[in-house]
Amino acid sequence: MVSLSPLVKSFVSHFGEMGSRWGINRTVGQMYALIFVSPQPLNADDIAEALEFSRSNVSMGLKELQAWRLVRLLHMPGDRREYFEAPSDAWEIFRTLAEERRRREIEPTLSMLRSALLEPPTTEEDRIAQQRMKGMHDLIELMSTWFDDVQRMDHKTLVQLMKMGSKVQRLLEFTGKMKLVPGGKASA
Amino acid sequence: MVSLSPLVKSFVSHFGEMGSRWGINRTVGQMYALIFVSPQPLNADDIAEALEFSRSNVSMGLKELQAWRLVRLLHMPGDRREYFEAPSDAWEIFRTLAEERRRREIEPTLSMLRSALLEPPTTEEDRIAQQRMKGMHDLIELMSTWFDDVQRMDHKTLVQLMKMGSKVQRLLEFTGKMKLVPGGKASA
DNA sequence: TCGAATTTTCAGTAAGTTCTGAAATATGAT
DNA sequence: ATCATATTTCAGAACTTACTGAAAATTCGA
Repeated sequence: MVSLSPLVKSFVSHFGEMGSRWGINRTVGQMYALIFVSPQPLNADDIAEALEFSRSNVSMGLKELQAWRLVRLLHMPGDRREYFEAPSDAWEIFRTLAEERRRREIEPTLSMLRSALLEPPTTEEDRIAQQRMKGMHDLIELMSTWFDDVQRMDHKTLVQLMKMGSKVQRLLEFTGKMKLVPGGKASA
Repeated sequence: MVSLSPLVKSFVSHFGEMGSRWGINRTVGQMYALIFVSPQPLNADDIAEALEFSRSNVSMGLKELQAWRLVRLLHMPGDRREYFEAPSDAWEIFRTLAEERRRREIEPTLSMLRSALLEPPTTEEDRIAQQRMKGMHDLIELMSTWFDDVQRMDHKTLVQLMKMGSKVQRLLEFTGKMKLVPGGKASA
């Protein structure tokens, strides 16, 4: 793979831009995109050559992608070099990203909020501030738990559920009214 | 509000850090946090003074927050200065953020992917690349539509649904089996 | 219309980050 | 152990982004 097809090129460069809007830097985003679309696992030299980055930049980037658990390290028989591949299933990628962001951003935010909420407010200003922080805390926690929960669901069902969209609401109203849920705590 | 309480200070500085992990810069994140917890609307001078930023930095930051629709501009009777406030309802904030990110990041990505998928693949490599892009496209689109849909749901129901978490699955299985859904396309 | 108050713009600088090449380190085959 | 191959580290250069102060523009009251 000495030179990239236009198709891959545009995908890679779009990902670079997108990466830089999130926490990930441009070149790391490009490296990931390249690994993602590549039919075979790639080694650091492949990547450096294809994207024309320095070998050391690739080394750093791969470290970061591993830290995000977005790529998997593997070895090819009879080859000492390290090869990398990315899961090709989009759901799996999404799940990994969500877990990492949760660990890095959500959890620290929740704990900051929790400790702020424990302080007894000394002024009216602080009381109001805490009230708003509480609202934020509760929403984040709700979403967090929900996400946890849903993540454990079977894939097919999840897709089915998402495709239903807001029709779930009707389902919920219906069963709620009828008290039909067998042995469940469905109606909150 | 000449000096910030420790409570507000830690909230503000945490938000600065978090902001910088997303696309938003540190000072803009802090400005937002300050406006969010403030009991009254604030003007640019209040913010510059409280956070010790230059007046012009505050002006730029407020522009950005307005572009994200995270703050609302308003006027106080008998005062020419512009005041800003943030919605205090966490759901509303979340919705706004999601909409903006959708517009800025998701939509462009979807359209890049769509046009990449229209190209007839010339090599086996491109064929495989497209296959993976398709998986990514479909997931993003599914989530996007779902989100759209769900956003339109009534608040209470949404919370109820989220609290149920994966228990919806049982509900779904049950009604699916019983063919109970009245006039709906619930069973995919 | 003028002028004070307020906000915005923008060029320059400061600060921060990314990237490189060279050197150091590690690994594994012989 | 030695050597060749592969990977990592790191200081500094290059680049990017953020921030400031000064000046310009806008707004509104008198």
